[in-house]
Amino acid sequence: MTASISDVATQAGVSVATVSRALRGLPNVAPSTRDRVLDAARDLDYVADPNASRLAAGRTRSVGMVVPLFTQWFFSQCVAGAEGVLAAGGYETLLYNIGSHESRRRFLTELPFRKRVDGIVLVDLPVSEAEMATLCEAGVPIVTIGLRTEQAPSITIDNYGAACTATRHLVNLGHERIGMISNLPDDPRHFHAPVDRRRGYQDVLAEHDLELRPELDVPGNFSLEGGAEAMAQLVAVDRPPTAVFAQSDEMAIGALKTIHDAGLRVPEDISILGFDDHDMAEFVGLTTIAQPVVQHGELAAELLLERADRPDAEPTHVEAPTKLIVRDTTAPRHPARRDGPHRPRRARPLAGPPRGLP
Amino acid sequence: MTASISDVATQAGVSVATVSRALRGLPNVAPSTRDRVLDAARDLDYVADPNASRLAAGRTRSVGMVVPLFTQWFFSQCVAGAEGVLAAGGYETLLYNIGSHESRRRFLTELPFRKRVDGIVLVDLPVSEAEMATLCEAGVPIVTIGLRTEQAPSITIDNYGAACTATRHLVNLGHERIGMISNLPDDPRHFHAPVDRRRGYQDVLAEHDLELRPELDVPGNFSLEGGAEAMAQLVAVDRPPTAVFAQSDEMAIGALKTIHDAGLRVPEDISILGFDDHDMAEFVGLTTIAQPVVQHGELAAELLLERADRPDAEPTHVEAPTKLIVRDTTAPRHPARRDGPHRPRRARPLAGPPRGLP
DNA sequence: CTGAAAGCGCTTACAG
DNA sequence: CTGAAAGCGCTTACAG
Repeated sequence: MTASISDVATQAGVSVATVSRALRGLPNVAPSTRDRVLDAARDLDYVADPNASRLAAGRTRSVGMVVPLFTQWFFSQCVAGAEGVLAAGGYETLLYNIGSHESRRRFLTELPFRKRVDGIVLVDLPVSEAEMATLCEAGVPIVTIGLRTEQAPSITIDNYGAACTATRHLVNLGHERIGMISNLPDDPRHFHAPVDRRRGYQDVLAEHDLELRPELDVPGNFSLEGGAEAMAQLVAVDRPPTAVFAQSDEMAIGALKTIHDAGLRVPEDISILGFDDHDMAEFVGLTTIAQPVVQHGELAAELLLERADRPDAEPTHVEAPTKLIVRDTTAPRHPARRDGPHRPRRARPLAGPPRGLP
Repeated sequence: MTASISDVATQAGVSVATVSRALRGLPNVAPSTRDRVLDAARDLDYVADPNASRLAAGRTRSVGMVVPLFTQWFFSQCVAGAEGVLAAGGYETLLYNIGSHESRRRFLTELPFRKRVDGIVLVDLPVSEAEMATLCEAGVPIVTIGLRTEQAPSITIDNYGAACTATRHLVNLGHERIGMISNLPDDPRHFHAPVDRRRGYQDVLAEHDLELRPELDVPGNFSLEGGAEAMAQLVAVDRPPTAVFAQSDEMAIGALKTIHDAGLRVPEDISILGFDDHDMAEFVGLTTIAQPVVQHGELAAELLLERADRPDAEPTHVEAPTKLIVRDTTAPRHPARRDGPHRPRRARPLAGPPRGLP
């Protein structure tokens, strides 16, 4: 069988206590003793059983990443960022994928992370005050991404401000009929981001005395398919929008497909603006609001590790920056009719123009 | 403090052994006793400490997913697939992200998963025979994705055959100068997929007496950026290719950007064919070889769970299917000059054609 | 069907 | 600097 601590102790001629101390690099071990222990451990190919260590020490040296939808770009980036700093700090990363309504409910009631991890980071998990209180009662340090509460450190962005910036960009290009693709209205989960972004969008329209038309605010479910379907609705509307602010790049890219399928052109006929700066955004020329997602994850992990040391400190809240990145999917309305200094950029076509048959 | 098993035992008026049995649903517990235990556990909000359970039982009920690059689409899909069936089977999912050379080395020498998980799945981890042997010696059941060995069950695809299909598609469209975008030639890791795909590509060219030009086989590093750079090389070559087979969709999409930036059109000037059927592929109209990546992960998890029961059974090897999906980025060479029944499809442009200034 | 007890493999005061 | 011993919170023969 695999060697245990007492095998190492025997071989090194010391007690298990000394082995434990030597192997963990604790002070108060004579250098010569330490060497002997290290040798023995190497000889026997020994590794400590983490479960025994955890049981005895009361710490697990692992943290849980709680994400609603693991396959989405945003979440995988967050997790990757966190995993990096956690691994560097000697922590394992556990995955709690709670996409389904059922798994979310079970997570919230059974609190499966109790006694199992030293901390959790909630990535864009929409929880009510009451639910957050329950989670906190589990006694496990928490950090949230995309949600700010009194109870735990958090990393957020200024969704309202970013949405204002996005919408203003479109308004400044001369657009007056501006649509939005957002979340499902009846989503039982209450994400904050879509709500705040909607407010920004609406406020900027109001600010410019632009008509607020409910039929231009359509749900896209934050997916490629959802974005495509949402755009189909927008295109079919009476007096359709000349610009659309999609609340995620994935929805924006879905929308681009619909626009093309409908025989329309971006940005000549319609401008599209996304959110996130997805890896793909640059490659499809998408104008978007960038946010440093990997860094969200890194920061969350750092805050969590920090919190392990000072659990009673005032929660730190950090607001990460966002930035408008103008690429090729937004342009002035009716660019061909303008003759000002501004020349429209053209979105990068995947293919050239159709050519007449010879 | 949080309740332990003896608290529950006291409250229910039974021994801890009985609590343990009742809570785990073991037989040989009187229904009335079980009820009393369940009540007590609920009252006390009790959950078993997994570390204690693991130490006593010798099983961890968790498995490790070992991936080279967590943020890449392929791997996140695999992990998501596996996580789903593992969670359903009562297993936790641990992440081993070993992208860097250093972390890979440490993984292979320290075998950090020992005593920590009941099994690991190696996702596209290129390991030598010797390394695989080392891993097996750790005594932890293994399943591999994308690599077939004698030692462990595996899930692979027919990379050679798929590459033949891809290349033949281009040949059949009349292309004679066909490029390839693949892995870095000096990558110290020896992935099998790029090698097998290259063979398929080369064999089909040879089969059709098409010239094999080394300068048309360029490295793309399986990333968007790499694909873009590779395409830049191909475009600059003397007698450039009229079609390119990129070994991943991400590289293909990177290539599309370069083509556009160079003022060329897809598929009129050049055809592009990818590999994977990335979520985005449909949305950029990319012709590609599809493989069921999420299912790879699911299958791997199933094989692993199975193997836990029958560790000495002959390893099962499954070859997952692949399928050519023709979309808009491939077309006959010089389509305008043909007048057969085949009308070229046009790649979906993100924007319409440039129009002359008014 | 149930309990007493050993044991899983560590860590950590405590004493020296 | 080192060791003996208790203890972490479970599970599992074994006995009844």
